[in-house]
Amino acid sequence: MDMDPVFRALADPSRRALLDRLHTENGQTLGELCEGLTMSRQAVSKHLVLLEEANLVAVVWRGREKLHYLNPVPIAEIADRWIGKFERARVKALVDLKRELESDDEKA
Amino acid sequence: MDMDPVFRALADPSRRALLDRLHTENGQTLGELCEGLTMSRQAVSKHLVLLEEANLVAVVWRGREKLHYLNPVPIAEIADRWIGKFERARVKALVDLKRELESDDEKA
DNA sequence: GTTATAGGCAACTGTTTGGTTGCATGTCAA
DNA sequence: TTGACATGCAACCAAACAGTTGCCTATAAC
Repeated sequence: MDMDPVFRALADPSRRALLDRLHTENGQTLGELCEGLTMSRQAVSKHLVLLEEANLVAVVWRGREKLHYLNPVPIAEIADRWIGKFERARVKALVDLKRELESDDEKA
Repeated sequence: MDMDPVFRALADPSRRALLDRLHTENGQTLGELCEGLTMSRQAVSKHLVLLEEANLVAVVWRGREKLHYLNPVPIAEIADRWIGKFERARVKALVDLKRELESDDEKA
């Protein structure tokens, strides 16, 4: 699985807001997702396309309505496979930095 | 804490690669981080600035050398405060989608 | 059938971004 | 002190991006 589209999709605040909206109420139509937003329907639609391509949103057509469903799996995979690696390094990094600063002090 | 700079910094593959390099070996200089890369030193330097601004990298000057240290804390915070929310919704979302698809079948 | 509704497609625009190059500055070493 | 080394600053460029507008298609409702 390529995580790059996921990272890129998550980089935009508008798209994260859309995920938040779906998190609050799943299965909304494009029109519903546009309500209360300042940008045009087209802008929202484009954002949703990127979210779909990142597999963060799944769609189901019902007649002329397109229902959008949050798919948290890619987010979970990022947490598992990518963030976990750095989380494990957390304490180590702080220790490294502390040691480096101390060796600086010795030189001063 | 504003997570937006973190998300934006993580959106670029080159910057994630730099974090990987620091994860492998912490406290590298700009010159060291440039080794083996195709892009110019300036390009790497700019990426590092963004990583610093996102607080993902901490720097320590030692003479004319700038040592770069990975700071995994913002990544951990994203995992805790943002991803956790969606992770909790994971099963719920799948159930929602399944129910919706089934109600579609009934209509067909 | 006609009309309103939900959404898609394509062209265009201003801004951001990732990258380059050239030059300037500060630090170590001979 | 002179030169080499490590980095920063500024201007510039092409491509990507977020957003708009106008028009087209398909479904639902009357």
